[in-house]
Amino acid sequence: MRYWLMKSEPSDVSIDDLAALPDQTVAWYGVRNYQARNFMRDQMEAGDKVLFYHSSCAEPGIAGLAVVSRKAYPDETQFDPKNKYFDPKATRENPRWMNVDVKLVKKTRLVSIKELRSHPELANMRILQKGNRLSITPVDPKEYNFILSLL
DNA sequence: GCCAACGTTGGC
DNA sequence: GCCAACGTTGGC
Repeated sequence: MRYWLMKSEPSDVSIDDLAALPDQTVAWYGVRNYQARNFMRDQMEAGDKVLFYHSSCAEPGIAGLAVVSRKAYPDETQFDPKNKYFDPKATRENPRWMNVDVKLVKKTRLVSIKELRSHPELANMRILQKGNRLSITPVDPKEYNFILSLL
């Protein structure tokens, strides 16, 4: 079992949006970065634990806990010409993009990026490194447990 | 809105 | 296969 941090823009899917969805589950559509796709496709298993992170917003930070509830399968949005994530090079026979399903465990207090930076125990987190843009990153079990202890 | 960092594209 | 140009990300 692995641990992950997954970024979502709350203007797209916030922790409250997730809580309101059927089965409190969302297909993690729209990932168009190969590294992040490969994490989903090659490493994520149902049961993996997820830190749900709000990015590109007024208060960036960890907003909740979630779990991978279904392993990777083709991202439907790549096939829909009207969708902003449409990819003309993707076909049903040869899908390019995958997503997992993510299910809410619980909404937590918001642990801001500023607070995360204040803890030396978390200094190596991918999300805190300069220039990091990857929307899905592995999290060390020690870091995950440390964050749990903050909640 | 700025801008550094990074990924992707495409001409050669 | 190089690499300049371009587009995107995301905190500030």
